[in-house]
Amino acid sequence: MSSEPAPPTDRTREPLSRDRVLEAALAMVDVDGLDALSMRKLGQALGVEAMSLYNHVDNKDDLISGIVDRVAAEFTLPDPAGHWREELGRAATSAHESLRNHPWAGFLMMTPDHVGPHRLGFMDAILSVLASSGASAEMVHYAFHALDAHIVGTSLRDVSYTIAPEDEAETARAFVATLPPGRYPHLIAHIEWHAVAGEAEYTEFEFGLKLILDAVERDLGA
Amino acid sequence: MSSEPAPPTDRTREPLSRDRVLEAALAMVDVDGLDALSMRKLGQALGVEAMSLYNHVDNKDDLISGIVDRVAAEFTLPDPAGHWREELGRAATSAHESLRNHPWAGFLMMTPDHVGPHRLGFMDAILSVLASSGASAEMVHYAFHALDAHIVGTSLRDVSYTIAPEDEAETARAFVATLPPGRYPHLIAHIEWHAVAGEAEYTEFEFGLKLILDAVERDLGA
DNA sequence: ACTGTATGCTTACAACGTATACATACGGCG
DNA sequence: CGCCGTATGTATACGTTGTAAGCATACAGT
Repeated sequence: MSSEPAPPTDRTREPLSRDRVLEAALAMVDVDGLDALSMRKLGQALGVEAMSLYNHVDNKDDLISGIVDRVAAEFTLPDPAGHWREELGRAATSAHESLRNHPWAGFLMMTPDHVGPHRLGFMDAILSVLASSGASAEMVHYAFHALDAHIVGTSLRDVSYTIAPEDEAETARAFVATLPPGRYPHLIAHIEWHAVAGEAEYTEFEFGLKLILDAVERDLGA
Repeated sequence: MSSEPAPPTDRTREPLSRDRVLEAALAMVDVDGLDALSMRKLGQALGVEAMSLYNHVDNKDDLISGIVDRVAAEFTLPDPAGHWREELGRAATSAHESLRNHPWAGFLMMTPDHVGPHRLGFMDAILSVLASSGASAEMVHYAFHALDAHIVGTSLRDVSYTIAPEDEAETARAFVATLPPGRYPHLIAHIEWHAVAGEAEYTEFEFGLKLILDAVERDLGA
């Protein structure tokens, strides 16, 4: 009656599964970047030949869709019972943080090729809370798009340009040194601001988020 | 004394040059997308072997940097003599339009690997006009980042999800049909809104742009 | 006229995604 | 118990990619 799957002859390794493949792929990409993900290397990491992966994944694109949606699954959903503004802020911030933790993911989320169920669920939840705020249908629409673009856009920027805080001053100086002197004075001033004002009151993400949520709030009276 | 370059034996084809290579690459990418760009195909388009391109371009990455900066060169710079708000709006809108015309470019602009002189010049000009508005240094900083993320973020979204207006209703219906019924009610409502409200008063881009410029304007009194 | 330098071509290699064909080992059936 | 279809993993192979190395040619400056 042992109705369990029964390990396929215990002496051999545990079998592959879509989950195991995605997990390994995610780990690989988080460590070495998206370009380092190849079917052969992934197979190697799992102790298996590359072609074996195709038993659990349609192709590389499907694999990528899988790991992208795993990141989307991390996003904390807004609680429909809570206050709309708090909940939207929490959800957006959580998504932003996840995208910072998986620097490769934002890129893929920008394309319509990799929308999975978790991603759709997140969108739906955001829209739901926005609608429950009492704002006009127009405002719900625009705020949704603004939020979405802001989350992904800012995350991509952050991920690309963020460096370890202790290296910030030095890296900035090094970059400025590569520029033709005197040609981009305002840009250089901006970079130096970054180096100096290391600890800012708001992050750039919070600034934009506040703009959007304020706009929604102003709309409530209308 | 004919100090001109003198066509290198007229009977042979005109020689390659970095400009010609970049031009051909840009055309190729605009038509067939970034993935269709390969050194061999590009050589073929120029009537030349792939390896010949390396005489004018360091490697594929350098080639890509080159075409990205060509797009950045299209951005209309804000006029420091004009009114800051008009000029920023014009410049941002121009950049947004260029990125829509070259759907592949936004992606590349998100990474720090492909910043060329025109891109830097655009950034510098934006900062210059922002500073001239009289806003506080903090506001200049935040508004700059918000603008940058908004331009690129929104363009990427637009490029990925925009479809020919006449197909919009149909495409939307087709997409909705692929979703498990009843699971994403708000998302479906949102998509239907898109199909119905084809011609909106503002674009999503203009909505976000206004939010940012309004914030700058409010800061002027402070 | 001679010579270095710039340009282009040929060949070659390693890595990639994946189609195809095969081997094995399982669960359900008689 | 034995058979067999299905699920899983492997081996081999093809076409495409970026680009390193070596060679040919044709120019510009002496």
